[in-house]
Amino acid sequence: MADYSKEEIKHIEDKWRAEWEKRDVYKVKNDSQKPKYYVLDMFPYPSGAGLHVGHPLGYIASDIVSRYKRLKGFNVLHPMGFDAFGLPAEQYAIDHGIHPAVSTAQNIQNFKDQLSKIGFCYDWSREVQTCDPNYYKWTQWIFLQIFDSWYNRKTEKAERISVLVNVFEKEGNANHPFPNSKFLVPQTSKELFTAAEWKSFDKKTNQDILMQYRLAYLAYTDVNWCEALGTVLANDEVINGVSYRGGFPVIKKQMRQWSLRITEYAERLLKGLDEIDFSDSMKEIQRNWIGKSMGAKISFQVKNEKGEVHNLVVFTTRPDTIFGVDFMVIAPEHELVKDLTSHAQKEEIDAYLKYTESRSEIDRMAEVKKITGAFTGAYAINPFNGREIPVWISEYVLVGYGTGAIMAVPCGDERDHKFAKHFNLPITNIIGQHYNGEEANATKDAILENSDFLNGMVMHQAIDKVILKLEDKGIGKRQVNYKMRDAGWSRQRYWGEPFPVVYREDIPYAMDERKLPLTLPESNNFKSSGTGEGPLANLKDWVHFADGERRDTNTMPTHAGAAWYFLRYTDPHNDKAFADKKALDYWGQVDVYVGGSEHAVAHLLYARLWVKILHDLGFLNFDEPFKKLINQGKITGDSRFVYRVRGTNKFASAGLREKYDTDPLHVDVNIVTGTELDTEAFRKWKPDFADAEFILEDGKYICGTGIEKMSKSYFNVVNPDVIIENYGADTLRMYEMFLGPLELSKPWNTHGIDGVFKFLRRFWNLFHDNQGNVSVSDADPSPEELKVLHKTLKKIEYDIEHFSFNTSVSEFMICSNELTAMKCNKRSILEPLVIALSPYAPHIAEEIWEKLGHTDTVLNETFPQFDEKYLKEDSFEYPISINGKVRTKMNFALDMPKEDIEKLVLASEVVTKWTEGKAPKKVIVVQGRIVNVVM
RNA sequence: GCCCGGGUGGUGAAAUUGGUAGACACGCAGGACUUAAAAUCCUGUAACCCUAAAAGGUUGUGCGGGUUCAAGUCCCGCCCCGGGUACCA
Repeated sequence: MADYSKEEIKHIEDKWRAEWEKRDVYKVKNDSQKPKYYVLDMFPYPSGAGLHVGHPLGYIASDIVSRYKRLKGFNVLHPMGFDAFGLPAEQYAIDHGIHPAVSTAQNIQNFKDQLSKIGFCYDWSREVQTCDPNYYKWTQWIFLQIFDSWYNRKTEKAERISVLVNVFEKEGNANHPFPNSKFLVPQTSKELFTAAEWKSFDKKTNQDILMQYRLAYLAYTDVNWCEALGTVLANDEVINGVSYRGGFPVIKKQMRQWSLRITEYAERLLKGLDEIDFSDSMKEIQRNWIGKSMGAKISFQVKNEKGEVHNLVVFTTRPDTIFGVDFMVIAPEHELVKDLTSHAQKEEIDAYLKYTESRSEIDRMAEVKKITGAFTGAYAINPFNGREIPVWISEYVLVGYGTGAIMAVPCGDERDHKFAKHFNLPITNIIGQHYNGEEANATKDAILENSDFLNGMVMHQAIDKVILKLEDKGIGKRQVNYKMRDAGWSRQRYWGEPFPVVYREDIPYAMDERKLPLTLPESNNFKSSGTGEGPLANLKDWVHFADGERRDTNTMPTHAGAAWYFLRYTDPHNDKAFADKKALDYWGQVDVYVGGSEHAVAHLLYARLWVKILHDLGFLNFDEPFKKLINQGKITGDSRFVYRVRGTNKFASAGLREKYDTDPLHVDVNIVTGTELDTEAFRKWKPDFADAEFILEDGKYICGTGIEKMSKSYFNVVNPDVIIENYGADTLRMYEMFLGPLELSKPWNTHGIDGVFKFLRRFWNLFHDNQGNVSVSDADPSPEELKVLHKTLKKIEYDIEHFSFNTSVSEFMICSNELTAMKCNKRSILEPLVIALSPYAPHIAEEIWEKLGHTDTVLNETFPQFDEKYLKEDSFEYPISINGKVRTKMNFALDMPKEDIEKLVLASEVVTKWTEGKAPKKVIVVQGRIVNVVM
């Protein structure tokens, strides 16, 4: 007697997990005649908190796809690993004295235990851990390849530094000027150097120049320094001027840092988006982050009071507004500020500079609306009409973007307009009625006025005309700008990959590749030195390991290990290369990548960048890592609150709390049923509450509710182990899919889980008689049964191919309801359904499969192909509408000609009643099986 | 502010892309079995009107217009919610 009971489920699931492991069924080979399919999950950071029900959502979806594709005849790569370097482990070490390596290993084990209970088909033999020296050896190796590369703008790809050196020796840098146009050759202070000069420079100068081209480079840069964390943060780790973790203040600080020259790839990263299947919002986020804008660079002559003439270059997207320029604004940090400031204005400018220097990043962000600035005393000349334009400085112009200077057009730009109003500067109107004198209007559709040779032109047409004229006169040119900055790649942390470089006379050289990995030295001192150097600086012997040689004290960010892990899975044990070329060619791009949208900018951009570089250098034959990306939604927590009357140990029920002065407290969701608190369990929950008293409503204590992030500190975490304990992994898997569309964020609740569980039991019962014995019939199926089967198969296939898992769960339910009603126990109907169900509920499927007499696992079956012929019907019930409203239904043979249907419809009593005998204007019959009579 | 995405019963949600809106599930109500409860099964369940009941009717996919024989789906204008981003010239 085998009922689908709690005990039986546990037995089945344990049995099959052991069986899968014993038979090694998930091991994937790199050589196969089958077509490949690569399904990837974003590997998790193994946090100490373990898995909650939100984590498996994406993993379940990818597991279903993997199993389905396997049944469809693909060789499926579906690996898992751990993003194991990172700050939390280091913080934990500082707080608890446990080495990151130890806590990380424990956490990983805990994650694997939890994951294994859900029945995923991972090939664990391919597991990678980014903190494993055998893995980060290759992270360091790839970093060295990037260090040894530059971006050739002519060929639009990365090339080796040796190629660049050859070029310099032959022709200097005339054809390949510095990527950062602000950099000047140290000895000559010019932008260009000749071959002869290159050869005459000393070694340090040569290296300094090459550093300006390397794709991984060292430079003094403004970094986000967080005093509290003692480390530098990436732009995307800073939110509104405070750290992403902890919310500590962040200020700008100059440090010598490694960066990746991702800006060189801005255009390719942008274009690549067109070829890959990411959601619109994901692409949009990346596009915004890259922030391309097209316009022109325009050079203005500026005269200071001494009569010296300087060139002030601005970037604008609106060269058409050139005659509306009423003033210029340059950033306070702009190099010309000193030269332009007149004697009379010096005091004011100095005061303003002092003010801006004193302002932290947070102040600036907090007071974006505040208008400040100072006049330099110098005037620029409009190159087209010679008009004199005052030059101001203001912090609303940023040094880091464009040229750090703008031409201000108050009638067309909101910020310029406010600035002009605030300082009482005259405003030239070039857009006629479009400008109302009150606010700027950024339209491109106005007809230009007061604009010399542009008068009468529509603005968006004038843009090109001005650029051509600027280029003609040699005072400007077409220019593209990107918001994206190079990626800071140094972290002042211990628990990360050390940089595989050696400094001699302060010049970094790549380590000998044969000596990799440069292992992370043993240490128990994880505190940063506080000067900006990380914990590795404390290890003097390691840093100064030889005379005149020094190591880098920084480590790489976690993005480094994550930027290529999907490549390693193809050949994870290779010690000769990061992966064998044949394996890389075979597996190629990731076909489906499932993960959270919070990685939209950082991880996904860096992974795309590394793949593009490796592609350019000849290691990969594809230059986008992920063909398709699915962002699963977040599962949020559904928190419960109790209301403590202030100063007492009394708790008021939610409906009564208004009557008292109360403070809400989070209460463990596990001792609340719905919204009703288990008061006894509450008293036992924490010693503080042992003698709690309750003010009840209707004899119950009702809790308040709130949707929040799932977090230990909110006591709203639901552990999947608990669900598995009560319902089994198959129910958990199907329920998480049933909750709603994968991409949607939703609060966790178990309201509907019984429905899913009941379905599995009913499905189980289809194969069993009322004594619980397996009982299937070998009789031939009826047309109705065949129709149910093939309808379901068709729908399930469509749903999985479209990542619409919630609807397939419904489809299984409908199918099982219909078969139950038909009392169908035919083997020929039920067997294909077991195979189709196996991606969703693998344990129960295996068990039934075995009971049906099969010795091989269901994994080696083929997904049953539906056949349209069983879905065909002889006749169909057409809804008949009159003027668009359905009034009746009629049956027609499928092959009946339209004209006959029309005749029959018009003859019908219901129709004549509605038409009152009048002739209709027309009758519409379409294949959508719709008949509409139009009166 | 700007850029995306969305708004459908008491709830989670379907709707094969312009063709019977609300599938499926939860919840709720009623019933069967039971001494009783739990479990299980069956029936009903958008709102309103009419009806003893059946049948029937009207209104309904955030709001207001429009296109169409036909609109949750397409177009125009608003309102609200979620996400991204923000002196980026």
